[in-house]
Amino acid sequence: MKRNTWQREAVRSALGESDGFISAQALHGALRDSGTTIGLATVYRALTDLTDEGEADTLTQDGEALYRACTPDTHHHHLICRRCGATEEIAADPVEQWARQVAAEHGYTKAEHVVDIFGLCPACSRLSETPDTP
Amino acid sequence: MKRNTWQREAVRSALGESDGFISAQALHGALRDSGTTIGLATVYRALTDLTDEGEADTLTQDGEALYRACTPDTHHHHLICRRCGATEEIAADPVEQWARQVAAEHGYTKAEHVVDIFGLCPACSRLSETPDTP
DNA sequence: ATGAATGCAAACTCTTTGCACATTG
DNA sequence: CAATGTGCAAAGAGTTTGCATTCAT
Repeated sequence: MKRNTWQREAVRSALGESDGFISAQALHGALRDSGTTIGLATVYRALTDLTDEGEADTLTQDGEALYRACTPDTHHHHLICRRCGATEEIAADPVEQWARQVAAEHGYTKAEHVVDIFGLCPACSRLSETPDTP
Repeated sequence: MKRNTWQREAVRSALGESDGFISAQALHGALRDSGTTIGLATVYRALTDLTDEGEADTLTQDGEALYRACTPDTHHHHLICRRCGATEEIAADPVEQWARQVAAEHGYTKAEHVVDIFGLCPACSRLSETPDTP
C-alpha cells in the first residue's frame, strides 16, 4: 500500500508551486528553505513516483533531470532552446495520432513516445548568428 | 593550432557510421571493438570539439549525452521494443513536417527533433501479459 | 504492531580534469 | 623543438541504493 506522508505531499506541492521545470536538487533546496527537513533521496523517490503515476513530467537537460507538475489529461511535448534553456509546451496532437498508428501498424503495444524539439529561440537566434556554411 | 590526429578522425568517422544518436561510451566501445586503442577521455574531448565546430549534434537523454553526425540526410526514427530490444526504423515524414512547422511558428531556428516510440513488439506483447492494476 | 517510507551515506554512472608522456607541425 | 593531443586515473556532479529508524495505517 502506498502511504501518505507529508514529504510526498510537500514534493507534490512544491512541484506545483514552481513555475517551469525544476531540478530535483533545486526542489530539495526550495523545500529545505521552506523549513522542511526532507532528505534529498526522498525528493528523488517522490519525483520518480510522481512521474510514474503521470503526475509529473520529466526531461533531462545538460545531465540533470528536470521535473514539472503535469495534469494527466494533457500530454504535451516540449520545444527547448538549446542556448538559453527556455522551454515551451507544445501541443502535439498530430504526433500522438501518428505515434499510435505507427505502433499499431507494427503490432506494438503499450507504446510510449518521446517527442522533443530542440532549437534556438527567437532571441538566441538573433543574438548569435551561428557561423554556418551549407 | 588544431592538430590532425588519427584519434580525432576515428571519432568523426565512427560517429558518421553510427545510425542515430549514440552515447560517448558506446562510441568508445565501438572504437575499441574496431581494434583502436583510443581512450575514453579522448572520445569525450573529440566529441566536444566536433559539437563546438558544428560537425556533431548533441542531446542528453536519460542522464547521458548522445551525439550524432550533423549531416541531415541520415535522419530517421526508431520503434523500439522495451522488452527484447528489437529496433525498427520508421519513416516519420508527417512528424518532420510538423516539427518544422512548430519550430517555425515559435520562431525557433536550427531545430532538431527527437522522436522515438517505445513499446512491446508483437512477440513480447503476447509473451507477457503485463500485470497492471489501474 | 507491521511494514512501507525516510534519511543518511556510500555506491554508481557519466563526464571532466590534472599531469606525464607521446606526437604533430 | 615547441606546443598540443593523448591516456590514465582521480575528481566531480547527479542519481540511486542499502540499511537502521521512524511513522502511517
